[in-house]
Amino acid sequence: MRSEKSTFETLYRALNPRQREAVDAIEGPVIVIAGPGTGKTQVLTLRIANILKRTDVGPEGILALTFTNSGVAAMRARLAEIIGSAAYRVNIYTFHGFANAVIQRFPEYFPRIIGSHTADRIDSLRLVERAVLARRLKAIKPFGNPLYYVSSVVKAIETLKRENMSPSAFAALLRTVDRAANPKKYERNRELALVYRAYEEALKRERLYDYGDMIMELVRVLVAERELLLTLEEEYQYILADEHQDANQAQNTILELLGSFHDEPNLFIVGDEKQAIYQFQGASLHNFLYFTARFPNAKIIELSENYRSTQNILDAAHSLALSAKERLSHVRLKAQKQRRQKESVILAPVPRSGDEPDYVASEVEKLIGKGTNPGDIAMLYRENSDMPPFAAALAARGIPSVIGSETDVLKTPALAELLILMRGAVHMDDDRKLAELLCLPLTGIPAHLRYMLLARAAETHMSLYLVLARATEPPACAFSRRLSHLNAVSLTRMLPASIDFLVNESGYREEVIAGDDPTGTIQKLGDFFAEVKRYSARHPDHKLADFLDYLSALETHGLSIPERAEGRGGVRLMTAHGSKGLEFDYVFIVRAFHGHFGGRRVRERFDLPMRGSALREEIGVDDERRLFYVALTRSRRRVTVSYSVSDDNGGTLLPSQFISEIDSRLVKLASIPEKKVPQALTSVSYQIAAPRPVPDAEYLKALFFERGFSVTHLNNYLACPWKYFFVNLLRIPEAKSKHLIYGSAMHAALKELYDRGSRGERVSAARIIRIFEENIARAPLSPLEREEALGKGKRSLSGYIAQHRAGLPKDIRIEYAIHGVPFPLEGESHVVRLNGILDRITFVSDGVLVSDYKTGAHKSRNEIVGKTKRADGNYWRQLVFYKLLLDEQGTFKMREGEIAFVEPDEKGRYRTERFSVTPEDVSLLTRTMQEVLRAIASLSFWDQTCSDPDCEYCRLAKVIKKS
DNA sequence: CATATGTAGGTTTTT
DNA sequence: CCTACATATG
Ligand SMILES: Nc1ncnc2c1ncn2[C@@H]1O[C@H](COP(=O)(O)OP(=O)(O)OP(=O)(O)O)[C@@H](O)[C@H]1O
Ligand SMILES: [Mg+2]
Repeated sequence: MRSEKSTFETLYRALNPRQREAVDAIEGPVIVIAGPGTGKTQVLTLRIANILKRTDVGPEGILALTFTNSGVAAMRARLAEIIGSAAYRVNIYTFHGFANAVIQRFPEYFPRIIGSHTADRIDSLRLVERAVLARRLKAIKPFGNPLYYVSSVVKAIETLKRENMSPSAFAALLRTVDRAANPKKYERNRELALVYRAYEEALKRERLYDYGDMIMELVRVLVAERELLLTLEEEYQYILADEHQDANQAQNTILELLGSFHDEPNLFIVGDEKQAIYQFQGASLHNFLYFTARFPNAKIIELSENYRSTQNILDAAHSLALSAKERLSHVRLKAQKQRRQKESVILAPVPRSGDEPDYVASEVEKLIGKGTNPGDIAMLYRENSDMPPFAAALAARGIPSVIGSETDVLKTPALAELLILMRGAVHMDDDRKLAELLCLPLTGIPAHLRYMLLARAAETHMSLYLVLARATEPPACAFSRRLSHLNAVSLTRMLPASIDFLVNESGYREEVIAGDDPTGTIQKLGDFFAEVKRYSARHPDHKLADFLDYLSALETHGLSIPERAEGRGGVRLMTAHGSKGLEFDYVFIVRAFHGHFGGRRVRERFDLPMRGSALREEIGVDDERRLFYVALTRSRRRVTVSYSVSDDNGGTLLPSQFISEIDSRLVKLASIPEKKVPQALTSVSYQIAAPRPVPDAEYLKALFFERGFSVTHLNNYLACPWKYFFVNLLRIPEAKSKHLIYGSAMHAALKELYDRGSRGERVSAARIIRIFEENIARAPLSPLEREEALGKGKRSLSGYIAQHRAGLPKDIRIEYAIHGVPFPLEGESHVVRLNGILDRITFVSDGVLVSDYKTGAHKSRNEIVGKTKRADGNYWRQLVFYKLLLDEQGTFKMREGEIAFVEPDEKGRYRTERFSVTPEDVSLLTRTMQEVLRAIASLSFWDQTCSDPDCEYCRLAKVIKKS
């Protein structure tokens, strides 16, 4: 109860006349449209306090709505500063939260929803996924990646629901569209309509309702049920909405309905059109026009005194806003007198890519050194994936940070291990999952025994589980018994009990406690258990296996279990979107380069027929500019906009277009010191450079020389040393993919084709296709998968045969195998044995042509040889490797090599790219191989990882390195 | 100037 | 796997 009144009084007295007018205008509709930092949120919260003070309405009678959760939190925090604990009894909600609260309180009005749970994003994705997999679709179900469109479908359905368009309405609308105009687009929309219908049915069946339903149903019911509307209307005497520029039409309607019994409802709407940044999400730019038209007598208040920023920042933002195409009112805001310092907008082009995070962190360090509180500094970026290097750079300097972007607890090593443990315990009959489990130290299985068990399984073609069960080595027997127990528990007990057992009775807990960072890990485990609890509350009858499916779904759709943000007081890292409504002394807008922040390409996979698409491009730029505007205006004292001048590959980057739209007289260029290699980093890498001895190195080395080496091994090693280690050296079982099955069936058919051709027999397309079909028929595929594989394969094959049957070569060898070609290793007494199987060799004058079939989509010549950015050069390396084999073997001279694509290109042609491979190419490859093979023989890759931070093999490597 | 081919890149948010 | 843009080719 301390100084509530006086806080209010102090703040109230500080208000300027226009602000005071807004706070005092308690009755009737009021609209405040004003720029950033003019005190809109301040006025809104003070107005709530004023209502409580001047009327006998209690906190429960006030409803404050905003768009984001963080908006709710910020509003409540500010209110609590003014009125103390009563702030927690004021109804402050997001629109979704409010809809949900009404639905929970008055379920009888919501028969569609009664007894249902909310569907979160992952539920929607899984339902759509199931609908797609179960249906015969073409346009939105590519063979190579049938789930490719799933997330776009969910997005499109969200849009449709926002526009209040049911599946049948959408289907009807589609019938009015001319298919011929764009058949592809049309087909995608047609299949979208089918999936949309299936999705809605699935939602009902599973008793779920999604975000769209919350709003849609509330609107529908408020329109139909006057009784409920009356109840709510009586309950909420005062309605306030902050950041209203981001509301969409349905949310507008909710506000309007709640005030509909009065001509002049007590409706207080606050916002700034220049800060509208959620148009992509359906926000309408005309919210304020709409309300001013709806309530012609509304008091309209504009504010132009800014209490946040320096004049420089305000002028910079103002000049930026003037570049917008659309005509919003652009008032030049006035800063407070004491806030006129110069040099508050700084441009920092960092010369080298990769140096930007460290540069920004060093600037942050300087500020903190001068006494700035880290919590008053923010780094704003365009997308969540920009964050990690900046967080790392701060951490490297020991600067605390609070990360607004979600980080995934499952990615942390200890949780990744728990995942392996759970998967192995539940699916011990799955060789791959069991193999990963065997890599965990808690199994008590020493390294050499683990390698031997894997080798035994690969040689005998027995399941790994059987190999383990029959093993006579004591540690294997002991673990085998424990595993059976873990398995039985995980299959029978309920989810929380299973996980509890696995954590506490498997040795996992002891490992966490003995591990590197027990406190941190235990906190992340806590977040994980919270998710388990949430899940089992919703699916009380689910077992661990179901939960694992759920986790896999999260993984495939790139979603995460968020980590609770660590305490307060650190430098704040968040997306520009997330910064809306907040303020900081120092703001760093990072990665502000063209094509990233501004100049982004928009790609919409579904072009829905309804909204007009004429001005979309322009709108995109303006939307993005407003986002930049929001980011700029978060700053009280100084904003630094940084970008790097070159990208990772040395290409030049241009600054964001918005930088040049700022009046250049207001921008100061930072002088960036030439980067010196930081002392700390060098000493760290010295520490890394002292490798620990690799356990069972001799065994692994022997295994390597025995195994031999192929071009697949080489390509895998170059992609990731650990991939080679697990897949090719240890032969950890891999799930056979649809692609592998398809590819080998195709190869079998082509073998038949060329065999017949070489014998001069008549080629019957039907017969070749039958070979393919027989291979597919035998393979473990679901009925629908089989049908799809057959359809695609038949089409490809018949086209291929038609194009090639005239010129089938006579003098050939099919699947020409070369084994055991010796390759001496420098500095080693042993030789490595090289192997390879050549799809086809064709005898030409004085030598052979080597051909390799590829079932995937065709690649350009540059992509094959590895000259493009994304290319791995695998195909090219394959051809050179074959030349090396043939040269060493000495039987045939390789004239040329070719890559033959078995899928037609978009024009229906089957492309073959032919190359001549020179002796220089071979000697280049030989040098690479010397390096690679020596690295393998000496296991010097042991402390390396590949460039993919999510690499499954590197993750597994971390696990085995612990034991 | 029209068409073909090659290449890079692929959000932001709401319970 | 799709699409927009840049570059090459007729
Ligand atoms: N009359 C005033 N005197 C002193 N400080 C004020 C006054 N009005 C607002 N402020 C302060 O100015 C800052 C910006 O206010 P506020 O966040 O309410 O602005 P806003 O209009 O909501 O901005 P945004 O559009 O970014 O959400 C806050 O720190 C607030 O406390
Ligand atoms: Mg605000």
